[in-house]
Amino acid sequence: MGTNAREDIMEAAKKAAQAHGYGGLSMRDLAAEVGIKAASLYYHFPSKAELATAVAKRYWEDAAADLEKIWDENSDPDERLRFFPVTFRRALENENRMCLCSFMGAEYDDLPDQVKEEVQVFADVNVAWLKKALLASGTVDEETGEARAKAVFAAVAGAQLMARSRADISLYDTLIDSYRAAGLLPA
Amino acid sequence: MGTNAREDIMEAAKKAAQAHGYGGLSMRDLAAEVGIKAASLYYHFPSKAELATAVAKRYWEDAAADLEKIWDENSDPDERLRFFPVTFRRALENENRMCLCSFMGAEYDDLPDQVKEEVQVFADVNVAWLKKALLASGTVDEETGEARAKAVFAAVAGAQLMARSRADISLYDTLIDSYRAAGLLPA
DNA sequence: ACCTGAACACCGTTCAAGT
DNA sequence: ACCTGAACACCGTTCAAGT
Repeated sequence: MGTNAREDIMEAAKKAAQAHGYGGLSMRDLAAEVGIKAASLYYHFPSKAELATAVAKRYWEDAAADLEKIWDENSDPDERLRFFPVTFRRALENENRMCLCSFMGAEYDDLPDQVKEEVQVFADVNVAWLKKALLASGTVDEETGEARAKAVFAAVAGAQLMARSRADISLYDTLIDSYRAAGLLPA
Repeated sequence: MGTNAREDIMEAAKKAAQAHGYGGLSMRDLAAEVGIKAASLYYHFPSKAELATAVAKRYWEDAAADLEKIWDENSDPDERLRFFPVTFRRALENENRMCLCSFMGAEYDDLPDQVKEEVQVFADVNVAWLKKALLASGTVDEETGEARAKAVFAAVAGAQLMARSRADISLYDTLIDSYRAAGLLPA
């Protein structure tokens, strides 16, 4: 598609992994998508594991950048938190895809170690941002902030998973609203 | 292992699918686990799809029975709700496995239709029980009960997913505690 | 009734060979 | 520098054949 094969491969691999996971990511299909032969992929990436590592790494880097943007563009603490679920909604909007790292979290047993690490960093990045935002909003105190940040992350990931399993994005919205009504997130 | 091959196959398939998903369920490995050849599996089940359908169906039937038991053995509404996360904890206790239907929910795009249906019934059964329990406990009113039941289900599934992705069962407990502290579940 | 070996079209991966 | 065809050991599945 683009002019940079390595870039095209990573982009196509990201989309495929968000729909089919690491195990379901087919090197042959991926190559066809990019317009080269499967063997050619191995010129750009030494293995499927290395490709997935690069993709997962950039996935959390992009997520970190998005979160920074939300932070900088909003000064009201509750407003920042209101935007968090939007980033997870975007995957569903994109042909019912899901978070790469949630899918790969499920595939834990079959994941190469380096991929596992990048997947965990994604969660770390999100939890750190949430903790910062929750503390700033006064939703939690210093002592419970970490646990609450993890809880919000897990709950939002769970909402995305459930909505995907029904291909129903309105269910995602219902779930997030219900989290707010229950007090997990500021209303 | 047992005396009933069909039973052994379903049990082994359930455990494998809880660890590797539908896509990661290998008919050859499964056959080896049961002590027969891969081709022999097709005497008992016409296809991988049919096997997975049977497994997923019994999975929600067993879950429904477990939930009924919790209901009958406890009369205090909050006490019943306190037991709900225990059923999802059990999978993690069992060698860091996860809910068959959460894993298959992620695999939505690659799931045969019949399997998809059974996966959805699992969620339906859990949500129906939760709604009943939440209404009985007075946590919610008739109007918000359905959404709240779905929210609890999604959040607990998300907690299990996050804990699995770190192979850390204490993280699961932390998350459930935090849900309670936030007000999603009765403390 | 229950199981099997051999075959089919797939898969990720390797590698020597092409331009 | 970038790509490829052919081969390897895998996979789910089929089927004719065994007991």
